[in-house]
Amino acid sequence: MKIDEPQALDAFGALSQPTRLKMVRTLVVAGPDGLAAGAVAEAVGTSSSSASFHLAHLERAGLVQSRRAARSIVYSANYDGLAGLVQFLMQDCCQGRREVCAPAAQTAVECCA
Amino acid sequence: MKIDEPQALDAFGALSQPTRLKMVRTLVVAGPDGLAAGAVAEAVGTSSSSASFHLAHLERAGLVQSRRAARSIVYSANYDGLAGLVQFLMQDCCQGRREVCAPAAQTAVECCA
DNA sequence: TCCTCATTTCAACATTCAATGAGATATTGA
DNA sequence: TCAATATCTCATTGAATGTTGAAATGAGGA
Repeated sequence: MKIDEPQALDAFGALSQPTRLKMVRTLVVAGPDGLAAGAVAEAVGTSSSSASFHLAHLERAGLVQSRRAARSIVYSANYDGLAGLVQFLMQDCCQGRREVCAPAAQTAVECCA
Repeated sequence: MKIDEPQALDAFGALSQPTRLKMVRTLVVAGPDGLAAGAVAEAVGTSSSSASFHLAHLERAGLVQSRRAARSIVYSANYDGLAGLVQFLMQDCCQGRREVCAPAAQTAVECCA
């Protein structure tokens, strides 16, 4: 997924907050099935109100997505959006230079091999 | 360069501001020789005072570095720090999943080939 | 030394952001 | 329909952030 600058700014802002970074981590680990909002709140140790606020921020930034399941609203990581952010960062930083992309590519190979 | 969570939070915060993102772009394009603080300010269209504030933020976050050259202070992109941030994002998001790393690796290959 | 240029620092102000708690909304099951 | 559950929305408060202009610092040249 290709993202534009305003969305990248929003995504970076979303990841710059400890609670939200922890939420992304939690949801990435949880996998495509995701977790209900209440479960995310409990996992990161915050109130349901605060969790709702942060999850909305993350969804607006395109880093997570939500669906209703019975009474719960289930959030899951938006792998596509995360990949888009990595791509934005690398394309932005790699304009004619290998210094950034090369180590990044190395990491990608190592962790996905 | 491997970065820890507090530094990643700071780096994401640094990139979530339009002026600072533009500064990073400018300095990445400028290459290792960098640009004087005043030149960066002019390039992104802000005052010297505001530029100083944002450049300090970027340096604290490990995304740029500075050195004195005669009367000027020359800033340049910290490619190592930028690579570290990409790695943090991928390792954080790739825990057992290929969905993020695979497209990122593809980007790395394409843009650095 | 004195002057000038480049940059940083400081203080004041406006804006934005995060946490909290109360109330509203939506869904399910009795 | 009513009650219970899960989540969201809203208003308030305090903290953090960004902007501005003036003053201070530091280096180089006459």
